[in-house]
Amino acid sequence: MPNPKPISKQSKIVTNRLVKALDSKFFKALSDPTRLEILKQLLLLQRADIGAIAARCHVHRSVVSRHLAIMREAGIITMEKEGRNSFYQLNAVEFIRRFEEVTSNACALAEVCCPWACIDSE
Amino acid sequence: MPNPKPISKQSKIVTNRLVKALDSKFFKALSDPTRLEILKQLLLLQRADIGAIAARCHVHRSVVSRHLAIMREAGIITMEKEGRNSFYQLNAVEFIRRFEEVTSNACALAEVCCPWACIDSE
DNA sequence: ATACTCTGTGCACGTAAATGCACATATGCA
DNA sequence: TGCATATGTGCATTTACGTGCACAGAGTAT
Repeated sequence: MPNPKPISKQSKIVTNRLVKALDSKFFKALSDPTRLEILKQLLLLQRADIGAIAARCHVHRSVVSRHLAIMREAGIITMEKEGRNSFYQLNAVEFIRRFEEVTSNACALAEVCCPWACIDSE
Repeated sequence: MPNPKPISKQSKIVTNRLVKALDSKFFKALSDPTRLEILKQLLLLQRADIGAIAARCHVHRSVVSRHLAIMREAGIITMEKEGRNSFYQLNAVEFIRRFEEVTSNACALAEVCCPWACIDSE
């Protein structure tokens, strides 16, 4: 008896919305440990160029450059050129929007099966 | 001048919390298109075994089994054995908790630089 | 007991990704 | 102009990952 209760229309709608919010490319950009370490250093520095980040990681500058490009294409970070330097920083608006979208849709889906799963952000 | 403003204590605390919430293993489990498709079918079915999911995807049963194991180890789904069948379903509590953790910490971090980035979940 | 079903796992294969080096380009400084 | 620095990109290598097949183990039904 895999589905004891019939799936409601509202549940299907919310499910499809949640499914739509799950973007493999976005999560892939966050799936590599080295890339995540680079992002973490960037968060701690708030705003930094490749050299400053590479100095805190154990990988080549070119690797940092590539990882930053991947996260930039995924909409996670932004880049601004200043002279010969490229300064990167978190794209907070887009980053939060993506997570907020998944969270809210997952909460809406959970309301029909387990309302206690969704806690309000304080 | 990469950091024009000094970083506040509170900002550092929130940043470290956000950094801690970023788990590559969790995101890696959501990074593969096929794996996401399997998760989609599971969400639509609410609760299903491998055969039911494989019937809706274009991959081998063994592939579905592996992908479900990966998402299970990442805490995204749960499994219950009933006889010779293994029924899977979304671990809504853990799934929402992970996203909520990232969202709330990212919002707290954004409050110092771009308060408009964080919208309240409706 | 026998046959059937469901599941998970070695195994091999092919593809995608990460890494480091070298180099070209662009910018800034003397 | 000449030199140094920062960045990004081909290139080759290595590693990781996804996929399908075959098979073994567990469970069910006849």
